[in-house]
Amino acid sequence: MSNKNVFKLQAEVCKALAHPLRIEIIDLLQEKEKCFTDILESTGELKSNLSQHLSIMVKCGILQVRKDSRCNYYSLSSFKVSKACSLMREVLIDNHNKNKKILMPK
Amino acid sequence: MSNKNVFKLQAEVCKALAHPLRIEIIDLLQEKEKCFTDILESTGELKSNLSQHLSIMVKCGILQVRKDSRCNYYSLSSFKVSKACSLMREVLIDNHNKNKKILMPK
DNA sequence: GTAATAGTTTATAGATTTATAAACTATTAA
DNA sequence: TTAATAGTTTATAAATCTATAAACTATTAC
Repeated sequence: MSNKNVFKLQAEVCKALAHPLRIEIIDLLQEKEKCFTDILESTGELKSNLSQHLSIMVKCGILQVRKDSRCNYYSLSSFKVSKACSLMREVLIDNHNKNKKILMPK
Repeated sequence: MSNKNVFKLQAEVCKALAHPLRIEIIDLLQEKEKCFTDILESTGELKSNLSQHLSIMVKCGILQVRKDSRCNYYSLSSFKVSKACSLMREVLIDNHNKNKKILMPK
């Protein structure tokens, strides 16, 4: 596979993380799987909107679904996803601190 | 800061990674800073397009610029950015292998 | 001063993403 | 069988993103 193709696929994984609700969902699923209705209640979204966002995340492979007859359970497909997210949160916090230092030195 | 606000800021960092060219740029800057013209040559983009993408990355804090009189040098603001990227590349590869296994078991 | 180099900025058309609403499907419970 | 629960799918308008082109700015070299 060419480099350009790898970059494209990798960008697609990033894109699946590039939305506040989707970050929130990853945060919610940190510890253990949760069913659709629980996620719906935690996030306070419209069910159709939530369903679409979950489907984006499943399609790109960062979430997994387990369906039983009464509920759909969503979980992170890998701890790496949540690790990558934490790193990006750290980048965010580092930048915030850096800016604070520039704006109010000492 | 509320959780929802953190999620939003974090999604903005992810969004800055969510483009093939921007992933390629991060890849290029892995080892050391590079000047605009070098990045232009490596990527083969239009200069106006490249300039816009670099500006997005600087604005959200994942890249830094150092300007001398003849050239603008871009570098990663933190190793964490590149680490997050590697993790996402791993997620991608893991998924790819998982799918292969499903399509052609054993 | 003039031309060349090294970019940035602005405008814009087309593509993609997003939120909402409405319709739909599948299972469970009465 | 009917109603309720648990979602998914589809349509669509608005917002955002992207690539390109053209104009612009700043520095260097002659």
